[in-house]
Amino acid sequence: MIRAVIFHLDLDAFFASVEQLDHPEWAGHPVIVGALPGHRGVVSTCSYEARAFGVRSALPISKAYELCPNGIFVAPRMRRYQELSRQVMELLRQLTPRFCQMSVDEAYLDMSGMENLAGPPELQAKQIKQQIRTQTGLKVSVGVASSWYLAKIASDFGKPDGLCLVPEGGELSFLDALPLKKLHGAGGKTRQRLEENGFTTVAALRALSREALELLLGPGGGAFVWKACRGEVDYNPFREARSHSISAETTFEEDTADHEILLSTLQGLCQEVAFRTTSEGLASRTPHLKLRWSDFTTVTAQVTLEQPVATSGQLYRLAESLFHSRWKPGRTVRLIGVGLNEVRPSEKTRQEGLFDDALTATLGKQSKIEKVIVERMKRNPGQPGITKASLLGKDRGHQEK
DNA sequence: TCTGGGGTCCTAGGACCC
DNA sequence: TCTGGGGTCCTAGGACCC
Repeated sequence: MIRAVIFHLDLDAFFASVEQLDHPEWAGHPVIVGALPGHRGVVSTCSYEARAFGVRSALPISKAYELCPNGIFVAPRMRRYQELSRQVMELLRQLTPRFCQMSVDEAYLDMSGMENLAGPPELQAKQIKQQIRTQTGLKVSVGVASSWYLAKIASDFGKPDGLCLVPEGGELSFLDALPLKKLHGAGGKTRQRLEENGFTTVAALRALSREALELLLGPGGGAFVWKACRGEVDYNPFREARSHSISAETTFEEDTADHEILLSTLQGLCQEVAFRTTSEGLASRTPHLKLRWSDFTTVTAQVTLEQPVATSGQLYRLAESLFHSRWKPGRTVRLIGVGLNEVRPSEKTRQEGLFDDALTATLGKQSKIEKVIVERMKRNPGQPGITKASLLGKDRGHQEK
């Protein structure tokens, strides 16, 4: 049997690198992409020069500004990043049919059995890095290992511009050299729990029995960490997702308890979600609402309908009633969001009975109007929100009940 | 420091059915 | 009147990732 050779590629500080590419005068300077100082928000990506000041992804922008007041703060330009991302992904797609894009800046390649054709993995990886560099100007870090899980960890190991190969048989010693925070999938909460109990290295975790880990982290988390510290997470990016969701949310610049502002914001979000869903030919019968109060606690509400939501107007009416099931007059809201769960291709979801009463007939008509608008917008680039959903994976189709 | 927005996956409890 | 066990669906919330 051929040994699996998996590559994981991760574009370094992607958004910030694109900004430096497009603004050569920013090269060598701390560039911070995200919310702008004075606004609510966090750092999306920052250049390595900014990291030297302690700035990192997800840091509140106010804190980033404090750490790096002379940094170059810019708002994300997703369209531009997606354009460059497409170039890189197209290039990678040529290398093997076993290609899987994970996000705007990440992809897996299954290069098993390619050695005779393309040379040893290390050489292949160097060539890919060089090719991306030449054609786009971007730096990429590559991890090569015998599994998807370890390749992902390896690509992070040598960043930036890294190339890390986990040799066959060297999997455990590779893991032992890592701090706990590099164990992908075990995040802050899990790590805290482990460290509180005195486990600070991967090797220490491996000394624990599965039962002990399950006792500490619960059955799911324990089993995951038990596998992860052995490099045996049976992760496969080609596994099709069971369902999708499409959502939109917004955080107010200032918390608000104003009923009218909340509802008009909700209405805009409903239009956006309905537009993105319809334009992809998708539908869902499970709308959900999300509210985050000023104290950052979050509540959600959802409902499952007999038939898919047909129009943005219907989505809004449903979202409004979910909102009122959670709304506490006077309590200030930080964030409001709406979405659709279990989104599927609309032909499959749409049942025969949709048009069998006057109300749904009206909705059906309105839905047709929306589709016309969608088609016009597609022909008319410059409208927001079309490209993003194209990154969504394929749907598996729904189970018969 | 005061914490975005878009997602996926998992868990746990209740309703309901056989 | 009390009560089994398995399965599925639904809802709410939380961990985690980019």
